[in-house]
Amino acid sequence: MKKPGFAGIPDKNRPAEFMPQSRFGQPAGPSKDLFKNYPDIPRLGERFYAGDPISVARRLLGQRLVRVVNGNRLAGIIVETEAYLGIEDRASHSFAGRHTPRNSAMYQRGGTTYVFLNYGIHHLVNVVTEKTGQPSAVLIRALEPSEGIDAMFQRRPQAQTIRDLCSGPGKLTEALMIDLACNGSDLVSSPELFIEQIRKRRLPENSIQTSSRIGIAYAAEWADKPLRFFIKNNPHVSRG
DNA sequence: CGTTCGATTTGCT
DNA sequence: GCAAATCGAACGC
Repeated sequence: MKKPGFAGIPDKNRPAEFMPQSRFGQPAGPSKDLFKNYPDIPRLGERFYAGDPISVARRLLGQRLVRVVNGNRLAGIIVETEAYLGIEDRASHSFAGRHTPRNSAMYQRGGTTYVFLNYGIHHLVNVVTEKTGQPSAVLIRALEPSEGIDAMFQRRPQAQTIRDLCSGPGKLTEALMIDLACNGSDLVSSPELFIEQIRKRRLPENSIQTSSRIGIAYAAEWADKPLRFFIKNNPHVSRG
């Protein structure tokens, strides 16, 4: 079976800018590993998503988000996340027990997908955590693109480099064609959207950086909590 | 039922 | 660096 080239360009002809990146931001160079088909890579399962949102947010870093459209894989390594804690968290859509049609997916079992439309323009994708009825989630904020790069550039014509493809929560949903149709789907069993466990151990503590969450200044004392997690020095983290 | 405003991105000043 | 885009949820009257 023939291996797809990186963005359709043979390794030897590829500009350095379009070389695949390692998880830690260094150029990885030509790598079969990145482009192999992974039929046997296990997904993260129910047990994983049942964890609390902070530990899920940390352990999601370095794993691979996969979207399948018409049998084609669009995928990237998760490099940035934010935890939204639940009814006590002023910045969470479930704050104060709000349970509306929009956020009802947050009340489903951990492993459910929660997608919503933000600013009337951008879809944002979350992973629901904990058990049914416990409305916590992890926002996926940035990916390091690894498969389906051609299609991602088509979806995001403004993008000049691979870095522009998925370095923000609205960008990555556009690149991966994630919209409200994915809301409420099950990451554990859906053939169209899931997360592959490509590393068994969580990233070492010293490669993860934290900060306050983005765009929630209104959330009073919750605005400053270190609930944003990202891979240190990774160029695909948002705001670049 | 009307108003306000957002878990953002982009393009222009 | 700043404001527009754009729509539906949330909330107040």
